[in-house]
Amino acid sequence: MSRAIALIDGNSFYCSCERVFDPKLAGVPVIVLSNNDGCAIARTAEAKALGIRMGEPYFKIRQLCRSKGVRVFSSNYALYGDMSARANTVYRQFAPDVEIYSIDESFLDLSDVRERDRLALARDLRSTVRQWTGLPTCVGIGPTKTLAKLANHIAKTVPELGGVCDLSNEAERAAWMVGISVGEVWGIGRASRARLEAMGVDTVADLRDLDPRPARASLTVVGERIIHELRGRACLPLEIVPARRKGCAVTRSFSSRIIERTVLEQAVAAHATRLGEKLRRDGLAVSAVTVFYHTSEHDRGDPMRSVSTVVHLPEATNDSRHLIQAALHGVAKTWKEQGPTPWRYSKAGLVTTDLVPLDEAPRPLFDALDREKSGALMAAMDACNSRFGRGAVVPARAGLMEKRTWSTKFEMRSPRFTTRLAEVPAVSAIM
DNA sequence: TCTGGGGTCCTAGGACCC
DNA sequence: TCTGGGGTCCTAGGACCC
Repeated sequence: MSRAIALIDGNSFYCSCERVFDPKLAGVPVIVLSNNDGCAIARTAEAKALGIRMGEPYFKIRQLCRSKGVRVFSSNYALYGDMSARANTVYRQFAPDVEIYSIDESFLDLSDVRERDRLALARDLRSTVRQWTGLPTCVGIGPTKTLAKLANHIAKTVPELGGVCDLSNEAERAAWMVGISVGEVWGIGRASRARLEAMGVDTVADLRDLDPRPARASLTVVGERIIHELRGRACLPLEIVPARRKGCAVTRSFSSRIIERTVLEQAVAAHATRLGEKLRRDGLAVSAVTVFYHTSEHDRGDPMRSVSTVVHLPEATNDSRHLIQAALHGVAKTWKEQGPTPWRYSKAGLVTTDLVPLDEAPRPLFDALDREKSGALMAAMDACNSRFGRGAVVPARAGLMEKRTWSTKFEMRSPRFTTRLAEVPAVSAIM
């Protein structure tokens, strides 16, 4: 049986999640904004038709949104994450081997399904997901991940296909490739596209016909793999068990510029607390943390400053208290007293790259941390926050949630319909 | 005329993705 | 006034080693 991979993804995923809980949003333009209500990061077809581009700053389109009746939402990751998990449980009923690629995309292994049955299965999958979760999706099928991605692109852009496209057949594949721009290929971004077009490579078919080995010179080994994948030779395996993550970052823009050291300290302490939560969830630990903070590139004319410093910990840890200490130390050794024209900082964050499983991390011979105590305390804190909501219990240095004046804005956020009991939608019926 | 040859590890920067 | 966050992978170049 030939290899077959399906890529299923949610259409305008974040917007669709909002629509599930408000039928009035059907047929009207909807957008969802990035953190801090900064940019448009999800748009329905109606919003795209109004010319709203991906990543467009909200302040530039606010008037347009108002005059055209665009419904605008802040990001609601609790909702989107939960809806994503629900969709994946449906996918698994159709194909047990699923790679969750992103919050709105999954690869499914359909190799055991006969070629002539694949389209029917894809249609069934789509309508089941729609019925059980309310989410609209598209499905692309191909012998490699890159071709499944391409098929998904076709399913999304050619309405007559009804949201599904199977590129298992080589001749059909070739016919489509002639008409699609090379920039649509997964892994070909702006820079590679420009380089390819300069070489006279304009369509997907042109790219497929390049000699893979020499193409390495301009596209690196990544490009070489893409060409093989377009020819139907798989280079990218399906990753059903997620690989261990290599880095972890918590970075946020402030809701407004900050000048005071104490505020910056509270922010990095809060980021450190969040970092600890993420690390503990995965059983990982770090022995060094990069602390950074900087002014904004958009504040032209203001004094600029960008700080980044590495703080080493005595031993690998995921205890929030140790991470907070490290973060504060990072500020202490880089802070410069403010003068008459102060630096107005716009963003701060913590980045780590040397993740190790806590139970594999080496211990110091002397003065080792008491991991039992630390683990019990952190587990108790995590349990409280999981039961009563994030921020129910926080280290004092991180500040109470409602007192964090610097923290990210979400002024148009919908309720957490599916993950907070107090926010479950109420339904009334008239008999 | 004429540089030694490999290795590894680390970092910075670029590119790409969602 | 107002411009996101979090990942991965690859390459080049320097430091260092034998």
